[in-house]
Amino acid sequence: MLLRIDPSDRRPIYRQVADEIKMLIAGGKLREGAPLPSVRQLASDLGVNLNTIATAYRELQDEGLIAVRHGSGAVVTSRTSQSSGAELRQPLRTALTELVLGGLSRREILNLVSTELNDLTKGAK
Amino acid sequence: MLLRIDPSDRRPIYRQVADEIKMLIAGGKLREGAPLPSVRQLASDLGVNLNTIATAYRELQDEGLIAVRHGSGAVVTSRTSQSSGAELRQPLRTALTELVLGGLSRREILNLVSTELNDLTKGAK
Amino acid sequence: MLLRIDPSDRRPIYRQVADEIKMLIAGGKLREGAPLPSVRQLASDLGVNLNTIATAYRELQDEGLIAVRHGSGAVVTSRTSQSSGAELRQPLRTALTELVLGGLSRREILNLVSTELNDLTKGAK
Amino acid sequence: MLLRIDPSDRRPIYRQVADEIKMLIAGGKLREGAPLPSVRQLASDLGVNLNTIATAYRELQDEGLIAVRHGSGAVVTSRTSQSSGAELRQPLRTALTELVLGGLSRREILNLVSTELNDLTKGAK
DNA sequence: GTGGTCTAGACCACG
DNA sequence: GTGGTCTAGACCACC
Repeated sequence: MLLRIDPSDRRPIYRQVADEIKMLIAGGKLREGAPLPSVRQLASDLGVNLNTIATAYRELQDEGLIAVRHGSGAVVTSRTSQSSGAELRQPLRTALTELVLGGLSRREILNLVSTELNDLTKGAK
Repeated sequence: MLLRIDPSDRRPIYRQVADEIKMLIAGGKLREGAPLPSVRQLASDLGVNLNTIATAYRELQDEGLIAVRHGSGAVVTSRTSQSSGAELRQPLRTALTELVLGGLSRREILNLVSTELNDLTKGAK
Repeated sequence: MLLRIDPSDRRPIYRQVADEIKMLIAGGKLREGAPLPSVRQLASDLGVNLNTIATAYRELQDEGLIAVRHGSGAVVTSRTSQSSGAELRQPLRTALTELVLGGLSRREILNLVSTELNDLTKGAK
Repeated sequence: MLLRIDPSDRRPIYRQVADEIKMLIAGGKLREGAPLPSVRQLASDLGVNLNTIATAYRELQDEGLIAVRHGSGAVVTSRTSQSSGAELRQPLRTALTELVLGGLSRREILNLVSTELNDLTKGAK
Protein backbone atom coordinates (compact mmCIF):
# COMPACT_ATOMS: atom_id res chain seq x y z
CA MET A 1 0.00 0.00 0.00
CA LEU A 2 1.65 3.17 -1.19
CA LEU A 3 0.45 6.09 0.85
CA ARG A 4 2.12 9.35 1.62
CA ILE A 5 1.32 11.93 4.21
CA ASP A 6 2.33 15.53 3.87
CA PRO A 7 3.04 17.44 7.09
CA SER A 8 2.48 20.74 5.30
CA ASP A 9 -1.00 19.65 4.27
CA ARG A 10 -3.57 21.38 6.42
CA ARG A 11 -5.80 18.35 6.61
CA PRO A 12 -5.28 16.20 9.71
CA ILE A 13 -3.23 13.09 9.13
CA TYR A 14 -6.12 10.72 9.66
CA ARG A 15 -8.07 12.48 6.94
CA GLN A 16 -5.17 12.47 4.52
CA VAL A 17 -4.95 8.73 4.99
CA ALA A 18 -8.69 8.26 4.57
CA ASP A 19 -8.76 10.49 1.48
CA GLU A 20 -5.91 8.61 -0.17
CA ILE A 21 -7.61 5.29 0.40
CA LYS A 22 -10.82 6.76 -0.98
CA MET A 23 -8.97 7.73 -4.14
CA LEU A 24 -7.65 4.20 -4.52
CA ILE A 25 -11.16 2.83 -4.16
CA ALA A 26 -12.70 5.43 -6.48
CA GLY A 27 -10.02 4.69 -9.04
CA GLY A 28 -10.60 0.97 -8.96
CA LYS A 29 -7.15 0.26 -7.59
CA LEU A 30 -8.75 -1.22 -4.51
CA ARG A 31 -11.72 -3.32 -5.46
CA GLU A 32 -14.47 -4.82 -3.37
CA GLY A 33 -13.09 -7.44 -1.03
CA ALA A 34 -9.52 -6.20 -1.22
CA PRO A 35 -7.84 -6.30 2.19
CA LEU A 36 -6.34 -3.17 3.71
CA PRO A 37 -3.11 -3.25 5.70
CA SER A 38 -3.54 -3.70 9.42
CA VAL A 39 -3.78 -0.63 11.59
CA ARG A 40 -0.43 -1.41 13.19
CA GLN A 41 1.27 -2.12 9.89
CA LEU A 42 0.13 1.08 8.24
CA ALA A 43 0.87 3.16 11.33
CA SER A 44 4.38 1.75 11.37
CA ASP A 45 4.88 2.34 7.65
CA LEU A 46 3.78 5.97 7.87
CA GLY A 47 5.51 6.63 11.17
CA VAL A 48 2.37 7.74 12.95
CA ASN A 49 0.45 6.58 15.95
CA LEU A 50 -1.78 3.54 15.80
CA ASN A 51 -4.80 5.54 16.89
CA THR A 52 -4.41 7.94 14.00
CA ILE A 53 -4.84 5.12 11.50
CA ALA A 54 -7.66 3.63 13.54
CA THR A 55 -9.46 6.96 13.25
CA ALA A 56 -8.98 6.97 9.48
CA TYR A 57 -10.34 3.44 9.18
CA ARG A 58 -13.28 4.34 11.37
CA GLU A 59 -14.15 7.24 9.10
CA LEU A 60 -14.04 4.97 6.06
CA GLN A 61 -16.17 2.42 7.88
CA ASP A 62 -18.74 5.06 8.82
CA GLU A 63 -18.99 6.05 5.16
CA GLY A 64 -19.60 2.44 4.22
CA LEU A 65 -16.46 2.11 2.12
CA ILE A 66 -14.73 -0.56 4.18
CA ALA A 67 -15.77 -3.27 6.62
CA VAL A 68 -13.63 -3.68 9.72
CA ARG A 69 -13.86 -6.82 11.81
CA HIS A 70 -12.10 -7.50 15.06
CA GLY A 71 -9.86 -10.42 14.39
CA SER A 72 -9.67 -10.23 10.65
CA GLY A 73 -8.73 -6.75 9.56
CA ALA A 74 -10.42 -4.43 7.09
CA VAL A 75 -11.65 -5.07 3.57
CA VAL A 76 -13.14 -2.83 0.90
CA THR A 77 -16.92 -3.00 0.52
CA SER A 78 -19.22 -1.47 -2.01
CA ARG A 79 -20.65 1.76 -0.73
CA THR A 80 -24.20 1.37 0.42
CA SER A 81 -25.32 4.89 1.21
CA GLN A 82 -24.95 7.73 -1.22
CA SER A 83 -24.38 11.28 -0.13
CA SER A 84 -26.75 13.96 -1.27
CA GLY A 85 -25.78 16.11 -4.21
CA ALA A 86 -25.54 19.30 -2.22
CA GLU A 87 -22.85 17.92 0.07
CA LEU A 88 -20.77 16.83 -2.88
CA ARG A 89 -20.93 20.19 -4.65
CA GLN A 90 -19.65 22.46 -1.93
CA PRO A 91 -16.06 21.14 -1.95
CA LEU A 92 -16.09 21.21 -5.75
CA ARG A 93 -17.12 24.84 -5.71
CA THR A 94 -14.35 25.77 -3.33
CA ALA A 95 -11.77 23.93 -5.41
CA LEU A 96 -12.93 25.57 -8.64
CA THR A 97 -12.86 28.99 -7.04
CA GLU A 98 -9.21 28.56 -6.16
CA LEU A 99 -8.42 27.52 -9.72
CA VAL A 100 -10.15 30.60 -11.13
CA LEU A 101 -8.28 32.80 -8.68
CA GLY A 102 -5.11 31.01 -9.73
CA GLY A 103 -5.62 32.48 -13.16
CA LEU A 104 -6.75 29.40 -15.04
CA SER A 105 -9.21 29.87 -17.88
CA ARG A 106 -12.40 27.92 -18.18
CA ARG A 107 -10.82 25.74 -20.83
CA GLU A 108 -7.72 25.10 -18.72
CA ILE A 109 -9.84 24.12 -15.76
CA LEU A 110 -11.91 21.67 -17.78
CA ASN A 111 -8.68 20.15 -19.12
CA LEU A 112 -7.28 19.89 -15.59
CA VAL A 113 -10.44 18.17 -14.35
CA SER A 114 -10.23 15.76 -17.23
CA THR A 115 -6.59 15.00 -16.46
CA GLU A 116 -7.30 14.45 -12.79
CA LEU A 117 -10.15 12.07 -13.58
CA ASN A 118 -7.77 10.11 -15.78
CA ASP A 119 -5.12 10.01 -13.08
CA LEU A 120 -7.67 8.72 -10.62
CA THR A 121 -8.26 5.57 -12.63
CA LYS A 122 -4.76 5.33 -14.09
CA GLY A 123 -3.29 1.89 -13.65
CA ALA A 124 -6.47 0.26 -12.38
CA LYS A 125 -6.65 -3.36 -13.42
CA MET B 1 -22.49 42.37 0.67
CA LEU B 2 -24.64 39.28 0.48
CA LEU B 3 -23.00 36.53 2.47
CA ARG B 4 -24.59 33.58 4.16
CA ILE B 5 -23.12 31.26 6.72
CA ASP B 6 -24.47 27.77 7.23
CA PRO B 7 -24.25 26.34 10.77
CA SER B 8 -24.52 22.81 9.41
CA ASP B 9 -21.50 23.35 7.19
CA ARG B 10 -18.49 21.60 8.69
CA ARG B 11 -16.10 24.35 7.68
CA PRO B 12 -15.31 26.90 10.38
CA ILE B 13 -17.21 30.13 10.06
CA TYR B 14 -14.18 32.22 9.21
CA ARG B 15 -13.44 29.94 6.28
CA GLN B 16 -17.00 30.04 5.03
CA VAL B 17 -16.77 33.81 5.00
CA ALA B 18 -13.38 33.80 3.29
CA ASP B 19 -14.52 31.25 0.72
CA GLU B 20 -17.63 33.21 -0.15
CA ILE B 21 -15.66 36.38 -0.68
CA LYS B 22 -13.21 34.44 -2.83
CA MET B 23 -16.09 33.24 -4.98
CA LEU B 24 -17.30 36.81 -5.44
CA ILE B 25 -13.83 37.87 -6.50
CA ALA B 26 -13.33 34.85 -8.76
CA GLY B 27 -16.71 35.46 -10.37
CA GLY B 28 -15.95 39.08 -11.10
CA LYS B 29 -18.63 40.34 -8.77
CA LEU B 30 -15.98 42.04 -6.67
CA ARG B 31 -13.38 43.70 -8.87
CA GLU B 32 -10.04 45.23 -8.05
CA GLY B 33 -10.40 48.26 -5.86
CA ALA B 34 -13.89 47.35 -4.68
CA PRO B 35 -14.32 48.11 -0.96
CA LEU B 36 -15.23 45.39 1.51
CA PRO B 37 -17.44 46.05 4.52
CA SER B 38 -15.59 46.76 7.74
CA VAL B 39 -14.86 43.89 10.07
CA ARG B 40 -17.25 45.39 12.57
CA GLN B 41 -20.01 45.86 10.02
CA LEU B 42 -19.78 42.36 8.59
CA ALA B 43 -19.59 40.73 12.01
CA SER B 44 -22.71 42.59 12.98
CA ASP B 45 -24.53 41.64 9.77
CA LEU B 46 -23.73 37.96 10.18
CA GLY B 47 -24.17 37.87 13.91
CA VAL B 48 -20.75 36.42 14.57
CA ASN B 49 -17.74 37.34 16.63
CA LEU B 50 -15.47 40.17 15.53
CA ASN B 51 -12.43 37.91 15.65
CA THR B 52 -14.06 35.49 13.25
CA ILE B 53 -14.32 38.11 10.51
CA ALA B 54 -10.86 39.42 11.32
CA THR B 55 -9.48 35.93 10.80
CA ALA B 56 -11.26 35.62 7.46
CA TYR B 57 -9.87 38.97 6.29
CA ARG B 58 -6.39 37.98 7.45
CA GLU B 59 -6.57 34.82 5.38
CA LEU B 60 -7.63 36.81 2.31
CA GLN B 61 -4.85 39.26 2.96
CA ASP B 62 -2.29 36.47 3.30
CA GLU B 63 -3.35 35.18 -0.08
CA GLY B 64 -2.95 38.59 -1.62
CA LEU B 65 -6.60 39.01 -2.51
CA ILE B 66 -7.38 42.03 -0.38
CA ALA B 67 -5.46 44.89 1.17
CA VAL B 68 -6.33 45.95 4.68
CA ARG B 69 -5.38 49.38 5.94
CA HIS B 70 -6.00 50.75 9.38
CA GLY B 71 -8.68 53.33 9.26
CA SER B 72 -9.57 52.91 5.63
CA GLY B 73 -11.12 49.44 5.48
CA ALA B 74 -10.27 46.67 3.07
CA VAL B 75 -10.23 46.70 -0.71
CA VAL B 76 -9.88 43.97 -3.31
CA THR B 77 -6.47 43.75 -4.95
CA SER B 78 -5.24 41.73 -7.83
CA ARG B 79 -3.61 38.61 -6.57
CA THR B 80 0.16 38.93 -6.52
CA SER B 81 1.33 35.55 -5.32
CA GLN B 82 0.23 32.49 -7.22
CA SER B 83 -0.16 29.25 -5.38
CA SER B 84 1.75 26.28 -6.66
CA GLY B 85 -0.11 23.83 -8.85
CA ALA B 86 0.05 21.06 -6.29
CA GLU B 87 -1.76 23.12 -3.67
CA LEU B 88 -4.53 23.94 -6.08
CA ARG B 89 -4.98 20.39 -7.26
CA GLN B 90 -5.29 18.62 -3.95
CA PRO B 91 -8.75 19.98 -3.03
CA LEU B 92 -9.88 19.35 -6.59
CA ARG B 93 -8.78 15.75 -6.34
CA THR B 94 -10.62 15.24 -3.08
CA ALA B 95 -13.78 16.78 -4.51
CA LEU B 96 -13.62 14.65 -7.65
CA THR B 97 -13.02 11.49 -5.61
CA GLU B 98 -16.23 12.07 -3.71
CA LEU B 99 -18.14 12.60 -6.93
CA VAL B 100 -16.81 9.36 -8.39
CA LEU B 101 -17.68 7.48 -5.19
CA GLY B 102 -21.10 9.12 -5.37
CA GLY B 103 -21.67 7.22 -8.58
CA LEU B 104 -21.36 10.05 -11.09
CA SER B 105 -19.98 9.19 -14.51
CA ARG B 106 -17.10 11.03 -16.10
CA ARG B 107 -19.53 12.86 -18.36
CA GLU B 108 -21.81 13.83 -15.48
CA ILE B 109 -18.86 15.19 -13.54
CA LEU B 110 -17.66 17.29 -16.46
CA ASN B 111 -21.15 18.66 -16.89
CA LEU B 112 -21.33 19.47 -13.21
CA VAL B 113 -18.00 21.28 -13.34
CA SER B 114 -19.17 23.26 -16.33
CA THR B 115 -22.37 24.24 -14.54
CA GLU B 116 -20.51 25.31 -11.42
CA LEU B 117 -18.12 27.44 -13.45
CA ASN B 118 -21.10 29.16 -15.03
CA ASP B 119 -22.70 29.78 -11.66
CA LEU B 120 -19.48 31.29 -10.40
CA THR B 121 -19.53 34.07 -12.97
CA LYS B 122 -23.30 34.35 -13.24
CA GLY B 123 -24.44 37.90 -12.90
CA ALA B 124 -20.99 39.46 -12.97
CA LYS B 125 -21.11 43.01 -14.25
CA MET C 1 -29.62 -25.92 12.53
CA LEU C 2 -30.41 -22.92 10.40
CA LEU C 3 -28.21 -20.04 11.43
CA ARG C 4 -27.06 -17.10 9.39
CA ILE C 5 -24.32 -14.65 10.14
CA ASP C 6 -24.27 -11.21 8.59
CA PRO C 7 -20.84 -9.66 7.92
CA SER C 8 -22.37 -6.20 7.82
CA ASP C 9 -23.82 -6.67 11.31
CA ARG C 10 -21.76 -4.71 13.83
CA ARG C 11 -22.08 -7.40 16.48
CA PRO C 12 -19.15 -9.79 16.73
CA ILE C 13 -19.77 -13.14 15.07
CA TYR C 14 -19.81 -15.10 18.29
CA ARG C 15 -22.59 -12.93 19.60
CA GLN C 16 -24.63 -13.21 16.43
CA VAL C 17 -24.45 -16.98 16.82
CA ALA C 18 -25.34 -16.88 20.50
CA ASP C 19 -28.20 -14.44 19.89
CA GLU C 20 -29.67 -16.58 17.13
CA ILE C 21 -29.62 -19.67 19.29
CA LYS C 22 -31.23 -17.69 22.09
CA MET C 23 -34.03 -16.69 19.74
CA LEU C 24 -34.61 -20.31 18.80
CA ILE C 25 -34.82 -21.25 22.46
CA ALA C 26 -37.02 -18.29 23.36
CA GLY C 27 -39.32 -19.09 20.46
CA GLY C 28 -39.72 -22.71 21.50
CA LYS C 29 -38.01 -24.02 18.40
CA LEU C 30 -35.30 -25.53 20.57
CA ARG C 31 -36.77 -27.13 23.66
CA GLU C 32 -35.18 -28.46 26.80
CA GLY C 33 -33.02 -31.46 26.03
CA ALA C 34 -32.66 -30.68 22.34
CA PRO C 35 -29.12 -31.34 21.10
CA LEU C 36 -27.04 -28.60 19.54
CA PRO C 37 -24.58 -29.22 16.72
CA SER C 38 -21.00 -29.77 17.81
CA VAL C 39 -18.67 -26.79 17.88
CA ARG C 40 -16.72 -28.33 15.04
CA GLN C 41 -19.83 -28.98 12.95
CA LEU C 42 -21.31 -25.53 13.38
CA ALA C 43 -18.00 -23.80 12.73
CA SER C 44 -17.69 -25.76 9.54
CA ASP C 45 -21.26 -24.99 8.47
CA LEU C 46 -20.86 -21.28 9.02
CA GLY C 47 -17.31 -21.09 7.73
CA VAL C 48 -15.96 -19.45 10.85
CA ASN C 49 -13.22 -20.17 13.34
CA LEU C 50 -13.68 -22.93 15.92
CA ASN C 51 -12.93 -20.53 18.75
CA THR C 52 -15.73 -18.26 17.62
CA ILE C 53 -18.36 -20.97 18.09
CA ALA C 54 -16.73 -22.11 21.31
CA THR C 55 -17.06 -18.58 22.64
CA ALA C 56 -20.73 -18.47 21.67
CA TYR C 57 -21.44 -21.77 23.44
CA ARG C 58 -19.53 -20.57 26.50
CA GLU C 59 -21.72 -17.51 26.68
CA LEU C 60 -24.88 -19.63 26.42
CA GLN C 61 -23.51 -21.95 29.08
CA ASP C 62 -22.70 -19.02 31.38
CA GLU C 63 -26.30 -17.89 31.08
CA GLY C 64 -27.55 -21.35 31.95
CA LEU C 65 -29.24 -21.95 28.61
CA ILE C 66 -27.22 -24.94 27.48
CA ALA C 67 -25.17 -27.67 29.11
CA VAL C 68 -21.90 -28.67 27.51
CA ARG C 69 -20.31 -32.02 28.30
CA HIS C 70 -17.04 -33.31 26.96
CA GLY C 71 -17.67 -36.01 24.42
CA SER C 72 -21.41 -35.71 24.44
CA GLY C 73 -22.08 -32.37 22.79
CA ALA C 74 -24.32 -29.61 24.05
CA VAL C 75 -28.00 -29.74 24.97
CA VAL C 76 -30.55 -27.09 25.80
CA THR C 77 -31.38 -26.77 29.50
CA SER C 78 -33.99 -24.76 31.28
CA ARG C 79 -32.51 -21.54 32.45
CA THR C 80 -31.56 -21.69 36.09
CA SER C 81 -30.31 -18.20 36.83
CA GLN C 82 -32.54 -15.27 36.08
CA SER C 83 -30.96 -12.00 35.15
CA SER C 84 -31.88 -9.01 37.20
CA GLY C 85 -34.51 -6.71 35.83
CA ALA C 86 -32.08 -3.87 35.30
CA GLU C 87 -29.88 -5.90 33.01
CA LEU C 88 -32.82 -6.89 30.86
CA ARG C 89 -34.20 -3.41 30.60
CA GLN C 90 -31.09 -1.57 29.47
CA PRO C 91 -30.97 -3.07 25.94
CA LEU C 92 -34.72 -2.57 25.63
CA ARG C 93 -34.35 1.08 26.52
CA THR C 94 -31.63 1.59 23.96
CA ALA C 95 -33.68 -0.12 21.26
CA LEU C 96 -36.77 1.93 22.07
CA THR C 97 -34.78 5.15 22.06
CA GLU C 98 -33.63 4.49 18.52
CA LEU C 99 -37.19 3.79 17.43
CA VAL C 100 -38.41 7.04 18.93
CA LEU C 101 -35.57 8.97 17.28
CA GLY C 102 -36.48 7.18 14.06
CA GLY C 103 -39.78 8.96 14.18
CA LEU C 104 -42.06 6.08 15.16
CA SER C 105 -45.09 6.91 17.26
CA ARG C 106 -45.93 5.14 20.48
CA ARG C 107 -48.60 3.15 18.70
CA GLU C 108 -46.27 2.15 15.87
CA ILE C 109 -43.67 0.98 18.35
CA LEU C 110 -46.17 -1.13 20.27
CA ASN C 111 -47.33 -2.69 17.01
CA LEU C 112 -43.76 -3.41 16.02
CA VAL C 113 -43.05 -5.06 19.36
CA SER C 114 -46.16 -7.17 18.98
CA THR C 115 -45.11 -8.25 15.51
CA GLU C 116 -41.61 -9.15 16.63
CA LEU C 117 -42.96 -11.22 19.50
CA ASN C 118 -45.13 -13.11 17.04
CA ASP C 119 -42.18 -13.71 14.73
CA LEU C 120 -40.15 -15.03 17.61
CA THR C 121 -42.55 -17.90 18.26
CA LYS C 122 -43.67 -18.35 14.68
CA GLY C 123 -43.48 -21.97 13.62
CA ALA C 124 -42.71 -23.35 17.05
CA LYS C 125 -43.85 -26.94 17.39
CA MET D 1 -26.85 17.32 33.06
CA LEU D 2 -27.49 14.20 35.04
CA LEU D 3 -25.64 11.29 33.48
CA ARG D 4 -24.39 8.13 35.06
CA ILE D 5 -21.95 5.60 33.76
CA ASP D 6 -21.91 2.03 34.95
CA PRO D 7 -18.53 0.27 34.99
CA SER D 8 -20.26 -3.12 34.94
CA ASP D 9 -22.09 -2.21 31.76
CA ARG D 10 -20.50 -3.97 28.81
CA ARG D 11 -20.94 -1.03 26.51
CA PRO D 12 -17.89 1.23 26.24
CA ILE D 13 -18.14 4.41 28.26
CA TYR D 14 -18.36 6.68 25.25
CA ARG D 15 -21.37 4.73 24.02
CA GLN D 16 -23.07 4.80 27.40
CA VAL D 17 -22.72 8.57 27.38
CA ALA D 18 -23.99 8.85 23.81
CA ASP D 19 -26.92 6.53 24.53
CA GLU D 20 -27.95 8.47 27.62
CA ILE D 21 -27.92 11.74 25.73
CA LYS D 22 -29.94 10.09 22.97
CA MET D 23 -32.55 9.11 25.53
CA LEU D 24 -32.75 12.68 26.80
CA ILE D 25 -33.26 13.91 23.23
CA ALA D 26 -35.77 11.18 22.35
CA GLY D 27 -37.70 11.95 25.53
CA GLY D 28 -37.88 15.64 24.82
CA LYS D 29 -35.81 16.55 27.86
CA LEU D 30 -33.21 18.05 25.55
CA ARG D 31 -34.88 19.99 22.80
CA GLU D 32 -33.54 21.45 19.60
CA GLY D 33 -31.06 24.19 20.33
CA ALA D 34 -30.38 23.10 23.89
CA PRO D 35 -26.69 23.37 24.75
CA LEU D 36 -24.75 20.35 25.96
CA PRO D 37 -22.09 20.61 28.66
CA SER D 38 -18.59 21.18 27.36
CA VAL D 39 -16.41 18.17 26.73
CA ARG D 40 -14.13 19.12 29.60
CA GLN D 41 -16.97 19.79 31.98
CA LEU D 42 -18.72 16.50 31.35
CA ALA D 43 -15.45 14.55 31.43
CA SER D 44 -14.68 16.10 34.78
CA ASP D 45 -18.17 15.41 36.15
CA LEU D 46 -18.04 11.75 35.14
CA GLY D 47 -14.42 11.26 36.09
CA VAL D 48 -13.37 10.07 32.65
CA ASN D 49 -10.92 11.26 30.07
CA LEU D 50 -11.68 14.21 27.86
CA ASN D 51 -11.22 12.11 24.73
CA THR D 52 -13.86 9.64 25.84
CA ILE D 53 -16.49 12.37 25.90
CA ALA D 54 -15.21 13.80 22.64
CA THR D 55 -15.77 10.39 21.05
CA ALA D 56 -19.33 10.28 22.39
CA TYR D 57 -20.07 13.75 21.02
CA ARG D 58 -18.55 12.82 17.68
CA GLU D 59 -20.85 9.81 17.45
CA LEU D 60 -23.88 11.98 18.17
CA GLN D 61 -22.70 14.50 15.61
CA ASP D 62 -22.25 11.80 12.97
CA GLU D 63 -25.83 10.69 13.60
CA GLY D 64 -27.03 14.23 13.11
CA LEU D 65 -28.37 14.63 16.63
CA ILE D 66 -26.09 17.43 17.77
CA ALA D 67 -24.05 20.14 16.11
CA VAL D 68 -20.58 20.75 17.49
CA ARG D 69 -18.72 23.93 16.70
CA HIS D 70 -15.20 24.78 17.64
CA GLY D 71 -15.44 27.78 19.87
CA SER D 72 -19.03 27.49 20.94
CA GLY D 73 -19.76 24.01 22.19
CA ALA D 74 -22.43 21.54 21.18
CA VAL D 75 -26.17 22.02 20.75
CA VAL D 76 -29.00 19.64 19.98
CA THR D 77 -30.24 19.65 16.40
CA SER D 78 -33.18 17.94 14.81
CA ARG D 79 -32.12 14.69 13.22
CA THR D 80 -31.88 14.98 9.48
CA SER D 81 -31.21 11.43 8.32
CA GLN D 82 -33.38 8.53 9.32
CA SER D 83 -32.06 5.02 9.77
CA SER D 84 -33.61 2.20 7.83
CA GLY D 85 -36.14 -0.02 9.53
CA ALA D 86 -34.00 -3.14 9.42
CA GLU D 87 -31.24 -1.55 11.46
CA LEU D 88 -33.70 -0.44 14.10
CA ARG D 89 -35.33 -3.84 14.48
CA GLN D 90 -32.31 -5.98 15.19
CA PRO D 91 -31.56 -4.51 18.64
CA LEU D 92 -35.25 -4.69 19.47
CA ARG D 93 -35.32 -8.37 18.60
CA THR D 94 -32.32 -9.10 20.77
CA ALA D 95 -33.82 -7.21 23.68
CA LEU D 96 -37.17 -8.98 23.37
CA THR D 97 -35.47 -12.36 23.19
CA GLU D 98 -33.80 -11.74 26.54
CA LEU D 99 -37.12 -10.77 28.08
CA VAL D 100 -38.77 -13.95 26.83
CA LEU D 101 -35.87 -16.00 28.17
CA GLY D 102 -36.25 -14.12 31.44
CA GLY D 103 -39.64 -15.70 31.76
CA LEU D 104 -41.83 -12.74 31.01
CA SER D 105 -45.14 -13.37 29.31
CA ARG D 106 -46.26 -11.57 26.18
CA ARG D 107 -48.53 -9.39 28.26
CA GLU D 108 -45.81 -8.56 30.75
CA ILE D 109 -43.45 -7.60 27.97
CA LEU D 110 -45.98 -5.29 26.35
CA ASN D 111 -46.59 -3.67 29.71
CA LEU D 112 -42.87 -3.25 30.26
CA VAL D 113 -42.44 -1.63 26.84
CA SER D 114 -45.29 0.69 27.60
CA THR D 115 -43.73 1.63 30.92
CA GLU D 116 -40.34 2.27 29.38
CA LEU D 117 -41.86 4.50 26.72
CA ASN D 118 -43.52 6.47 29.47
CA ASP D 119 -40.28 6.78 31.40
CA LEU D 120 -38.53 8.03 28.32
CA THR D 121 -40.75 11.08 28.11
CA LYS D 122 -41.37 11.43 31.82
CA GLY D 123 -40.73 14.92 33.05
CA ALA D 124 -40.29 16.48 29.61
CA LYS D 125 -41.52 20.01 29.59
C1' DG E 1 -13.12 29.78 26.99
C1' DT E 2 -14.44 26.02 23.34
C1' DG E 3 -13.47 21.51 20.47
C1' DG E 4 -9.83 18.87 17.34
C1' DT E 5 -5.82 16.19 16.76
C1' DC E 6 -1.94 13.49 17.96
C1' DT E 7 1.12 10.78 20.88
C1' DA E 8 2.69 6.87 23.87
C1' DG E 9 1.31 3.27 26.20
C1' DA E 10 -1.83 0.22 28.38
C1' DC E 11 -5.39 -3.40 28.48
C1' DC E 12 -9.30 -5.82 26.48
C1' DA E 13 -12.11 -8.32 22.81
C1' DC E 14 -12.18 -11.08 18.69
C1' DG E 15 -11.00 -14.98 15.48
C1' DG F 1 -2.41 -12.18 15.02
C1' DT F 2 -6.36 -8.53 14.46
C1' DG F 3 -9.06 -4.09 15.97
C1' DG F 4 -11.38 -1.40 20.16
C1' DT F 5 -11.12 1.41 24.10
C1' DC F 6 -9.20 4.31 27.51
C1' DT F 7 -5.75 7.23 29.72
C1' DA F 8 -2.65 11.31 30.42
C1' DG F 9 -0.84 14.91 28.45
C1' DA F 10 0.42 17.92 24.79
C1' DC F 11 -0.45 21.36 21.17
C1' DC F 12 -3.37 23.61 17.81
C1' DA F 13 -7.65 25.90 15.81
C1' DC F 14 -11.72 28.48 16.62
C1' DC F 15 -14.71 32.08 18.67
